[in-house]
Amino acid sequence: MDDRLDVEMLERTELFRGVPPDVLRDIHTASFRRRVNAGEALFLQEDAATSIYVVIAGRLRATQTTLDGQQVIIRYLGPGEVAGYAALSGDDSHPGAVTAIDDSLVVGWSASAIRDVMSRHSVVAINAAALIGARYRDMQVRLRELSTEKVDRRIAHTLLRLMQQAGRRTARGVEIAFPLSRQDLAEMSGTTLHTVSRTLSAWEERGIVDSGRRRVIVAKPQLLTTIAEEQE
Amino acid sequence: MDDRLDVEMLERTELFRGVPPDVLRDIHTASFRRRVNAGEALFLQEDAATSIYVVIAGRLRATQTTLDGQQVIIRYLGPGEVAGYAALSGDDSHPGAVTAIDDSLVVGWSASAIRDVMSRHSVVAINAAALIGARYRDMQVRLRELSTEKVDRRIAHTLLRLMQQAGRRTARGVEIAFPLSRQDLAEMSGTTLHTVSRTLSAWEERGIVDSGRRRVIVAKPQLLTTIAEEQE
DNA sequence: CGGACTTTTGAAGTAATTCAAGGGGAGTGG
DNA sequence: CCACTCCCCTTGAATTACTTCAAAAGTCCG
Repeated sequence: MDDRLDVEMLERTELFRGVPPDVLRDIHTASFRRRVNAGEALFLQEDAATSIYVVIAGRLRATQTTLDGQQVIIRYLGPGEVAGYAALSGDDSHPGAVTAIDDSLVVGWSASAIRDVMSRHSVVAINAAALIGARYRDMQVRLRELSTEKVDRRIAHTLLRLMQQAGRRTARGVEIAFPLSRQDLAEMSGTTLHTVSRTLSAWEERGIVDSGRRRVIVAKPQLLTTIAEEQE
Repeated sequence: MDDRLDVEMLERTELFRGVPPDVLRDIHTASFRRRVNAGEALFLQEDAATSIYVVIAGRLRATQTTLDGQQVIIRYLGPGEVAGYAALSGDDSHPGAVTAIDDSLVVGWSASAIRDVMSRHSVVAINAAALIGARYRDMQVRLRELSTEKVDRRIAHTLLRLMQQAGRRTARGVEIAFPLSRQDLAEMSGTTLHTVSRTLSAWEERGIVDSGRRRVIVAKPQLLTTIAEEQE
């Protein structure tokens, strides 16, 4: 609708940061908009990577699912972030699925269009490398946590990461700004919802968190950090 | 020494694939060579990401270490591959260490030099995005395995990956082409050397593998695949 | 107010770690 | 060439952290 608004928005995304406005307008011309309702998939695992998207509004999450249906949450995506990086890095299919958890609006480009943009404007390609690099780094850290830490530390780390990414200060502490079930936390921490539930209950008693149905508030971030960091 | 040789070599690396020869010569001019002996570190975790390297010969490995000294092996690097991607993606420090496991030869560039190359030649930036993307994808898979699979399947997957990456056909089966201890396998599979030892012993009895001191030969890759894939 | 999710908590079970000890191979130095 | 030493590997036994199984209690929404 309001194209100027979209161009201004693009300017602030991780992929198009530092791109001159006139170029940005060209880039915007080649884009298409897409609305994704909560619960709807932007694309599925193994889908052909025909497009790449930038989130304008809303929230989505990237997951990987095993043959027998077990899921792992790779990450949550908010405004300004890229979904479907496979089209950026030249892979032909998406390694995971991306699903909206709130009603969302995304801007997309065909793989060939974005590849064209990248080769004509190296800033974009450099941004792409930077953004995938940041995710790769995150994954390395998570892999190390998963390999070496016990569950409660892993859950603590998961919560701390979520706080950083989507924390909202409230009177009772820092609230994770989107619905987050025990199951979700389990799929991010490599455990079961039961263990998450027990762990949160224990923390609740110590006043560290304040949680309910699909809702988590971290009341004492400091203590959570202590748990995340403690030796053995 | 023989510069022509190096340029030809660069042509075949993941980072400089598709770059015109004359540009490649320029790129080569800005590079420096470095020899790394087995056991020596190319760089350490948290080191400033001042340089980026391309492996010419030898083998190295990338690790992440926790405060209390536990290690995770991120990946092994062979000829043509990039070490120290942080300088590519604009991070200021290396998230992990890279150490030579055989005497190795690498070619390096300063972070500013490679950034200059990337902005002047978008192919290189695009290659960088592709290469980091491939690693990110690998990590997603490993994360999922670590979260959802039991140890023996994880060890099987690790071996299969190593076979693909560094397998050498021999009379007795496919041999992993570099020294690989139980501890190494444990650090790649998220378990302990004891569990790896027990698991390999069991497989040895079934004739699936043939292993010894820092040496693994997969005699029956098919059976290993079955184990890696089996439900539950 | 019904019904579908989500969460909680106990109890049983188990996979894998930890602890512990010993064995074997490869290289080194006498 | 043999003995010594350092790694690396193996294997049993004990322990435990976590999962699985099971049931019940909340909580939200239409």
